Amino acid sequence: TTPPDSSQHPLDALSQEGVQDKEVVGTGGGGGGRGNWEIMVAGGDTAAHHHHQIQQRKKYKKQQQGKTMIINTNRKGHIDHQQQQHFNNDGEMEEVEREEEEVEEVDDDSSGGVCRGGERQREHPFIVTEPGEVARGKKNGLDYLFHLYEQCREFLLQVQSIAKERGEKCPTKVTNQVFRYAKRAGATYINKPKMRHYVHCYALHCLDEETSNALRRAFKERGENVGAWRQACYEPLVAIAGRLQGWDIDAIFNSHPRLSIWYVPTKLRQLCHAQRSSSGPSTSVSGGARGGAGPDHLPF
Amino acid sequence: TTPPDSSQHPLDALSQEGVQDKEVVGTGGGGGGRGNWEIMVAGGDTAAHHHHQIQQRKKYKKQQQGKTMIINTNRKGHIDHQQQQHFNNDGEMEEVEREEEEVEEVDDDSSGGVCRGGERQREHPFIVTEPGEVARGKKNGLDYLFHLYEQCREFLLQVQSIAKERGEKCPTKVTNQVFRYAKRAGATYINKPKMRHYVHCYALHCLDEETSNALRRAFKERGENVGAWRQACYEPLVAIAGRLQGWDIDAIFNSHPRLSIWYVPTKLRQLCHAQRSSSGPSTSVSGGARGGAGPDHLPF
DNA sequence: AGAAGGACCAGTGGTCCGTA
DNA sequence: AGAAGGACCAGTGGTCCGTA
Repeated sequence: TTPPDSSQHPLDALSQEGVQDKEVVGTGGGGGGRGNWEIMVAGGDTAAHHHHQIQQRKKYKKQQQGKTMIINTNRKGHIDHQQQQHFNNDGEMEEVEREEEEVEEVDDDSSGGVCRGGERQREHPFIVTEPGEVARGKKNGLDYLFHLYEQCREFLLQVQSIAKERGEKCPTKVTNQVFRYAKRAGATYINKPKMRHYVHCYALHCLDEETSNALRRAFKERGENVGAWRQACYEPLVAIAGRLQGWDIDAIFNSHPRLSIWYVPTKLRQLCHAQRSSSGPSTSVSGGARGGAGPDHLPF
Repeated sequence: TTPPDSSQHPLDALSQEGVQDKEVVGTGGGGGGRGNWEIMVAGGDTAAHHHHQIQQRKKYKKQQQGKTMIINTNRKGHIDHQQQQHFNNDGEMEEVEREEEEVEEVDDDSSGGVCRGGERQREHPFIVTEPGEVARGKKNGLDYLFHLYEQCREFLLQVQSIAKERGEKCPTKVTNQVFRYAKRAGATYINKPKMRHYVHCYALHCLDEETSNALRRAFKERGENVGAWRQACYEPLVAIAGRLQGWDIDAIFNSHPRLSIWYVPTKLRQLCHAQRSSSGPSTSVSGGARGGAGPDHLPF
């Protein structure tokens, strides 16, 4: 809604990336900010925050790593056409005008900030924390992890309202478009692989917070790492799906308003399928006391 | 559900196409057949039908414009990599085993049959017919067109039931996967560009058959061609969307069980958006006597 | 070793345009 | 000219694997 401001964009050779995007952050409040996580999240290099600093646009597709040599060094040896394009018109560094409009930056603070003048740091790794516990040291806790899912939801809501305004297709899920939007809005700590990686953990948190909390406490106490906790989240979820919907995990996701915007992870789907098969076709899938399947009203 | 039977597949150099597919036609009846269209559809080269003849698998990707030369003779001069692969192992014509299972062929007859020993013919073009009228000559009528949409729906239902059986992602729309499945089932006369082209005509037929029928009669009488009729289908649809849902065409599509499986055509969406904008934001979009927007119960 | 995320890739939605 | 559909292409879902 505000006009584009290309002065904010570093004119590196890769800034053409994103030209095809058209989304804008609406000025609407409430969405996208980190909320109080700027304080809660531990381990941030708080000395180095840059308000309204547009996120670094590095190569996003195509590696072009200066690593070694001639022609290229991509992970799989690609030639980068975009860059070639840039240097074609000898020297004239054709200033590509960005089509996107200015994005209202989230209040970017603390954890995962930008090293002064350097590359953006990776986010600190997660550790298993109890509910309410703030991670100390260069770590992030699980409340923060779940908070990221809420943020994504807010970004989706913004993308949806913009799409409706413009009469365009309206995503119902957290898609690539939403991740791109989040990044443009300055939430550079949100990315697709991370969010997809922990979806089922968030699902358990949504569907049965008691069980989720108990699991966190148990795994923290045992000193397990995040990977182990993550693995352990599958089982109670499968049990819930079996109990409530005859192992129809899609029905479970769709029945919950905060979960329905996330794609069901492949592995979770497979586990539910395997469990349904192995527990005999009559248990709940289309028979039994409660019948399982069907669009029943779940407690959400 | 039946085992693969590669003996049915002509071992031409192109039969590898589709190896990555995994869907199968369930033996379930009711789906996919042409129904009585084998009789109703006019213009078929009925002399030349081949039951259980697998559709021709030609190259599907890569242009490789041969404009000029040597190397090959495909329609667009492609170099067919699959073909290369086939002749690599000098002579041994490596019999590529198909991963797909046998597909229960639709009863393929009449219109758009196969010229004896030649290329598959294009379908006959549509002409504007009244409801119940059968096109004569090498033409197809509009009842047949709408019948194709019903067939696609049946193919989708089959794909869905297979996906559920296997615990895989289950499409809610007529996707590429469904078109591929239809083709493999022998419904070679179904293809994506055609179905997408006439979706809004089918939508009008679903949503207001009276209006749709009247339009067909009027355009037939005036001797208009299919293109003109197709264009004319937009307007009454937009009117319906405005009246019932404040120009929210997605809501309209989703509210109808046979329509909800089709993507809203871009142009229709744009027309609805334009209409909403130009008719003043207060007319029905969020005010007025009936309020328009919202998940109200439509008559479907 | 454990974890974060850039980059890749097969298959998608959408439709153009060479074809009949 | 009017129409059918093979083929293309930008951007997707999904996740691997080089990186820190």
